[in-house]
Amino acid sequence: MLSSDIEERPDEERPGEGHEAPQRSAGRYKLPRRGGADEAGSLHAQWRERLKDSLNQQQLEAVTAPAGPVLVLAGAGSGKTRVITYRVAFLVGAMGVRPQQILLTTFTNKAARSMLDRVEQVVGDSARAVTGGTFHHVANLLLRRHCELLGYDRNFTILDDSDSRAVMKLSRNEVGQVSVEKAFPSERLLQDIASAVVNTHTPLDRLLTRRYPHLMEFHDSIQRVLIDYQLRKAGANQMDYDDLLVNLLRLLAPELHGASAGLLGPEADAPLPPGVAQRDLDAVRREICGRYTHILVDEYQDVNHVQAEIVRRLYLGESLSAEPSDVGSRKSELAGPDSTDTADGGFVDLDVSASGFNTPQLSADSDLRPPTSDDLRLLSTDSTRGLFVVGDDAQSIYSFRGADYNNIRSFPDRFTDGHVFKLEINYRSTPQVLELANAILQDGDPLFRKTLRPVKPAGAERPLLLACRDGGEQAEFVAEQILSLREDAGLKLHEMAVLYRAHNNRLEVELELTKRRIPFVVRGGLRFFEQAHIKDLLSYVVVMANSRDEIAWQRMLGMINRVGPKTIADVLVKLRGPRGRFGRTEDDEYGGPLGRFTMNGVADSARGQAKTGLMELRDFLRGLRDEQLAGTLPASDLLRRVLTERYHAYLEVTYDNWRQRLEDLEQLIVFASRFDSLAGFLSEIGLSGSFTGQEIIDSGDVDDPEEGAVTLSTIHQSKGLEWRSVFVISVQDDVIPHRMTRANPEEEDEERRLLYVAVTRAEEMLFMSYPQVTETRDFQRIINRVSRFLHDLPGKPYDEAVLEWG
DNA sequence: TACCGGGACTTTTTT
DNA sequence: AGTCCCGGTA
Repeated sequence: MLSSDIEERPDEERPGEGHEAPQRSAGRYKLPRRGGADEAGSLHAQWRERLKDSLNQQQLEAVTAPAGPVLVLAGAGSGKTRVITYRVAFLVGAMGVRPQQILLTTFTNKAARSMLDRVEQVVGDSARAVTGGTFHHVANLLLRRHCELLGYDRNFTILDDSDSRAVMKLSRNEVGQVSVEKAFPSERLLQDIASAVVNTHTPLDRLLTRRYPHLMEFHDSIQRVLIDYQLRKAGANQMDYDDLLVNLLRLLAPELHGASAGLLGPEADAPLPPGVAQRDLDAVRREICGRYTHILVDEYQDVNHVQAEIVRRLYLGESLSAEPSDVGSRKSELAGPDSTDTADGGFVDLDVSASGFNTPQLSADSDLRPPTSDDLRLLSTDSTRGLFVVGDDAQSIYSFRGADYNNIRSFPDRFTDGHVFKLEINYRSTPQVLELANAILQDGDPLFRKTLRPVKPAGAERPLLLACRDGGEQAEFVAEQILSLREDAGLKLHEMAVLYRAHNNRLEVELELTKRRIPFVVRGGLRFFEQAHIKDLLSYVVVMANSRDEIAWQRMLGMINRVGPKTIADVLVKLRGPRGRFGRTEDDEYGGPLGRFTMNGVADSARGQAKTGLMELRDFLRGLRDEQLAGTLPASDLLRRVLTERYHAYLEVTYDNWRQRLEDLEQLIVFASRFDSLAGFLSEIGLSGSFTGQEIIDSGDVDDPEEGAVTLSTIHQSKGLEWRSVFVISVQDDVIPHRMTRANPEEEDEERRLLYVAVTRAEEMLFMSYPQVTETRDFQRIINRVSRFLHDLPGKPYDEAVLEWG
């Protein structure tokens, strides 16, 4: 069996090692280049031989590339997943890398899971020790261990989009009294700004000038709001999605002290907690980098600045020196346009020895184990490190959240000792589909042009563009066509998908499918965990887990009759520790906000009905807390108690569709029962990419037996997926490219790539359609034109038709 | 004074 | 489905 081979394989036989030691010099890591030919007889060669059956030549070269930096430019449908999967298998099987040394980041958790399942089939059970998931997942994992060094409690809560908007609202109100009357940016916009500052590593003034010039007059107030937002989250022991990334980077980059990476000025960046020294951070950094010696990144074109820097630090981490601690503040001040590119940024050699390697104790419930003696040996004797990134700049579609395709473009310059491989053979689609896809790119920015070469035989038809009368007719067409594909062409429902630019494009199709009883699953839209009743129930549990979470308190208190914003504010003030903000739990003699609330003097200070309600809540929480302190109550039991003893009654009187919602809550409890720690459950929820309760329960492994269901998805969500037959609906101007991008050519070109992504999802059949007329809310009729991306494509690589019923 | 219910408006894409 | 604003009510 192969996996036992690996375990027993002595290190000195690892190919390419021992003959010629890798060389380090300032900032460069050189590795002797190895081909496959002179390796006859080695494990490496055996694996090459073995992989030949499963991979084409290009793929094989990429998979069996030497360690060090590797970039695989993989066109749509060219076997990217395959390559990354086999690379993991190859690292473990042929290069003797221990699975726990491998870190695999993918765009969704589902992708990571399915890749690792496949690796497991090739390599054996040991593959389970690979750490895999989204950047946010990995960050969460590492921060649960180490966040105390950054001033957080381990039970920090993760703010989802709506939570962080709620926090932003508080900050906005706090600061905004003066400016609110004017057209001061909404919470929503402020969120976007805060996120862009961090993810593109751009100082506020520069960001405003470039992207929101009309907001320049509010610069100072915005800055104050953002600083308040930053401090408020930290005070409440919360991290939003960006904080997860930035704080992970702080663990890896000793010179970045603040949670805003210095971008909002020293005010926003709390100093390290007392007692934490630079060398503690250094130790953690070395531990993390020592553990993960091989980093694999999927969809690299969609990483943002912070993620790219995380990747770089992980890969080079231990060869970066610990810079003197005062450098941080100096760097922060300098942080400007030019500091975004730190690729060559002055790191010097560090003596990589295991001596002085400080290993904090890790608990066993985590994926993270303390480095074993083997890990340490590897660190000292085996300096082979790997960075394997895979992506396609033609499919970069996430710049709105800070992704920057320049990261993939500049990879060869950043890592000059690396290798680049290109995969251009498309296995997915028919030549007709590819002809259209190529043409769409050909018409846009030359930098993104790609030519995919088909291997599939020609399909029966070219892609079809259908002009429908209106949205209703478009929906009818989709439904009818789905039925006829099922009956005449024998397609299963799960082999078809309907893709659209924005969620509201979906409604009519959804209606029509429902009417005809065609089963479908929706990806995207309202997230399961963001629905009111789910958040209501969770708020109790969040308060139990992190009683400093202001947002959860707000929500929980708000459910009490006759308690509104005013009463909530009063209570929250009383819950605060002596220092104004929600103090750290352990230095608070009252046991934090929860402790205060369960004592006399808080709940009973209100009057009237509010008082009664607050007292009831107090008694309930008292009981819950005592029980939780007595023995650890699993998350599911906790939820069950809240539901039966408290929330059920509220649910029934609040929502008319409470039956349905109750079912959701039951599902939630089932889901919760899979977790043994409350914190684990809550962070999974915060980070989950799953969208319906059912999907969460199934967690993707139950594929509907035969028929399945049609998939409805945004184009963004469809990335990386494929179907035999694909419908792209509402392909009119102002939808794709979206109206919002009209002013900005770069954004518009991203829309083009979005259409490219949509088209390349199709294996055999592609139907595009648009309504010729749409109605606005105020009954104005809009005449639509087909998307300019399709309008005058040279050679018209699709058939055009007007719908006729027959 | 604080809270509540009804009506208008919102949404580009996501971890 | 959620949020904001407004006028009515405890």
